[in-house]
Amino acid sequence: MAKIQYWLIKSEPSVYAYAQFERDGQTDWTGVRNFEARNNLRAMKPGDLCLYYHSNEGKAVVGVAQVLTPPGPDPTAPGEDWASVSVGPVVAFNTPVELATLKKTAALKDFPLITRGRLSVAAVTARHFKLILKLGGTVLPNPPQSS
DNA sequence: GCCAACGTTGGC
DNA sequence: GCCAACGTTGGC
Repeated sequence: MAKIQYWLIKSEPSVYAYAQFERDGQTDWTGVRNFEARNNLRAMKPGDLCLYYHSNEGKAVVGVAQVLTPPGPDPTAPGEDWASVSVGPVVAFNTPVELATLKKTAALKDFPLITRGRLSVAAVTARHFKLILKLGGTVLPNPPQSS
């Protein structure tokens, strides 16, 4: 099996909060209108894990999502060259990891939220992913293979 | 192909 | 609600 990759995805809670995501059980991640973010979407594979960040309001990483499908066209922009994937909730953090905390953590100096504040879909290293999971007091229910 | 103008995002 | 940052667009 291909190695799992890690990502960061952002949503404004007033638009689509993690709690709603959990209620829905899965959702299509659509509406990305930035080339770099789109290319990141296209690099996703089923099984990849995403940190779920609440922007604007809350300003914290609040949970983990899993990519369910290979990337496809964005149905909200028919005929245009955008991308989307289906994602499902994995776990909500016990304690949301706030932006202020991320900023204070030296090991996260080059975490994309810090360096690329406006990028809505970004790649995350395994180290960063695991560290943030730990800061959130969270363990993955079904630890994905660690290879 | 450069770069100024514009629009949007998102922290504060 | 303001404004800085920055990606995108469009004129030249």
